[in-house]
Amino acid sequence: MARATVQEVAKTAGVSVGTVSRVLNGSPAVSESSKEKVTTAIRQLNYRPLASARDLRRDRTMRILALAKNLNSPVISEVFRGVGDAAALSGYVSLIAPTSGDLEREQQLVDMLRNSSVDGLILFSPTMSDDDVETLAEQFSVVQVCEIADSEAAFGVSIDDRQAAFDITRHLIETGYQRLAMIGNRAARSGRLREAGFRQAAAEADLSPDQMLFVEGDFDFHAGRRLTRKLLETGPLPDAVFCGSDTVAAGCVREITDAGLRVPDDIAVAGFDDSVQAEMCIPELTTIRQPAYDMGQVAFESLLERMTVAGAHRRGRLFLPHELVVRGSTKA
Amino acid sequence: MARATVQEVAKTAGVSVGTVSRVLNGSPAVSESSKEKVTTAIRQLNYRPLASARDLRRDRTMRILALAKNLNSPVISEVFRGVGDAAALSGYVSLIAPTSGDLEREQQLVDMLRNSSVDGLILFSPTMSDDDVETLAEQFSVVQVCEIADSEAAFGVSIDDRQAAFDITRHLIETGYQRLAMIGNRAARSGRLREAGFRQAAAEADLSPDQMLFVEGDFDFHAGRRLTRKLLETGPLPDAVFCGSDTVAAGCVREITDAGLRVPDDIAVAGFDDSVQAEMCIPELTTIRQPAYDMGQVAFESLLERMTVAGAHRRGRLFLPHELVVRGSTKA
DNA sequence: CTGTTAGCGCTTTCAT
DNA sequence: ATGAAAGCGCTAACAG
Repeated sequence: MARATVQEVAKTAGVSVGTVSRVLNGSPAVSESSKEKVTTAIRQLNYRPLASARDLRRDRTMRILALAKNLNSPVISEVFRGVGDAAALSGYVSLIAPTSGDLEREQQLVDMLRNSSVDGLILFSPTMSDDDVETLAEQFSVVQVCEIADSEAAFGVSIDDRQAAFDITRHLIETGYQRLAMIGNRAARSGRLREAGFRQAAAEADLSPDQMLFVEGDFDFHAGRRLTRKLLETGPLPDAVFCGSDTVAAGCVREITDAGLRVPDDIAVAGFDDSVQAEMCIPELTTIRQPAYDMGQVAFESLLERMTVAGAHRRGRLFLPHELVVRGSTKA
Repeated sequence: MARATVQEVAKTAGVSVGTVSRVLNGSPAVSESSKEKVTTAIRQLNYRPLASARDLRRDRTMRILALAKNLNSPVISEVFRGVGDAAALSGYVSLIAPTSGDLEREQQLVDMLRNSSVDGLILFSPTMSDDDVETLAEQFSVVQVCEIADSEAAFGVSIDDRQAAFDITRHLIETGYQRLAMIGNRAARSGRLREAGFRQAAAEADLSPDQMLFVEGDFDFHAGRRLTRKLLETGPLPDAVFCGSDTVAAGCVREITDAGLRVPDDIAVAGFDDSVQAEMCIPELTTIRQPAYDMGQVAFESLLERMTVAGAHRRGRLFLPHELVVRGSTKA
């Protein structure tokens, strides 16, 4: 059975295509009897309006695209859950696509916005340049989330990473730790901001350079182990390590423990994100809670404004509050 | 600047729309000079073919949709990475959408297949009934992955969950464990199969019912802790616990450790999936490796066949090999 | 309230 | 090799 069209539904129902279309779109200007006939015909023919034809006429799709490098991070999946729920409330479908950090793949996906496969785009840490993002955001509806451009190339929603890192470092210092280390990630914008916050807190506490170690690499468990090993081997030993993510912190705790040292008695460890990893560690991690789900919701709502309000500003940023969560991986 | 159309490109290039279209689609029947003029005009006008118009004419989209309940599992994100890479190789874009276990949301997304927003669908544990999947698969290109219907409602790619659970349980028994417990999840099809494999291995080893405890619940860390606590409180104590996922096993190890018992000396623990969780545990988990990435690739290739080959069979299943990985959470 | 019709932007015959 | 024109399925403007 080939797919039915409005024409066939109209014929079956004994009305015109206009009436069918009106029923389809919930127009009030249809008699009860017509509506019923059309509804019956639709069911009978198992009819669905063809998306491409409808999109072509309406000049919108009611779909948005959310891009990220990968999906295996708790923060990303939670952000996108927020995006999806908010989108659904407004009748939009949100589609997700990982780029694998491949610029070509990213371009292909961004082209879905350019060719109107989707009405809007949410960008989580794009590979493309700020300039490209800016050009895109001038012409289309784009919102960045979590990893947002310093330059305000587009509209962005995030926590204040620098401040959050400052807060948790400050907490470590106030707790009495004096030889701090950080495991960071300069490849990510948020990573650089967290480093800045860490350094600022250390500087304000007048820590000398050798009281402030810094190593950096990827943000996964194995990198966390490797970088911690480097830290332990290099000496002098820090008494507290601030890690740029909970996953890295998990690797850090593991490596310290394996080296026969105790957390937090010999070395304290702090994470970032408050993902489930933080609770899986022994001891559980002191960390920064990111309101990931909320950020997703807010990101969609910002995008919606840009998609529907003519004069909506294309640039700017919105910071959501973060929260210090103190657990057993640092002393009280 | 409003978006350009083929018409405008044609006018700018001084050729007909037919020629523009031919250039766009790489038709060989275009002179070099025309091609150059068109290419120049396209760049000048920053032209992109409108997806909906193109899809309408071509009657295909070169996009597929991959559905899952959520994205926060290592297996799912790895499967979808495989899908995405394989799709890209064939010129398809793969879009991902979580349903949050909401049937209505799932219907809306499945409608993207019915209304030709996408050419094919990959289903990971749908909420809808086997009958609905079957009806869908008869009419459209659908492939299930990981959670596949016993009834062969559609074409499915997975490991043999029953066999894998049998293998790891058998390993525990051969290692010398005699009082087994399993933490399962009857809500998932794979969970029920793993339970069956566990019971079969236990039965073949003539374990008595009280040597074979079983509890079940969700497949997350906290559920793992809670169910393990139940196991420990209920007694008699098992000497080995097989968990239906690494995440649950992590919770299990944690709870056992917190109770002052040692893994594996007092109680051994085995997981399932060989996700990064397995390596994050102390001790690291004995588990079953699922070739998640490969399953994703194969799932896409199966889907591609169904989308492009007229007589492709709509039903059946394909099992990929699993592998027992022995680590410190069980004795050698 | 309903039917008729133009046309969204594109691809693809069919001529030439 | 190229242009002209039909038409994919739908919505919305217009006429009645």
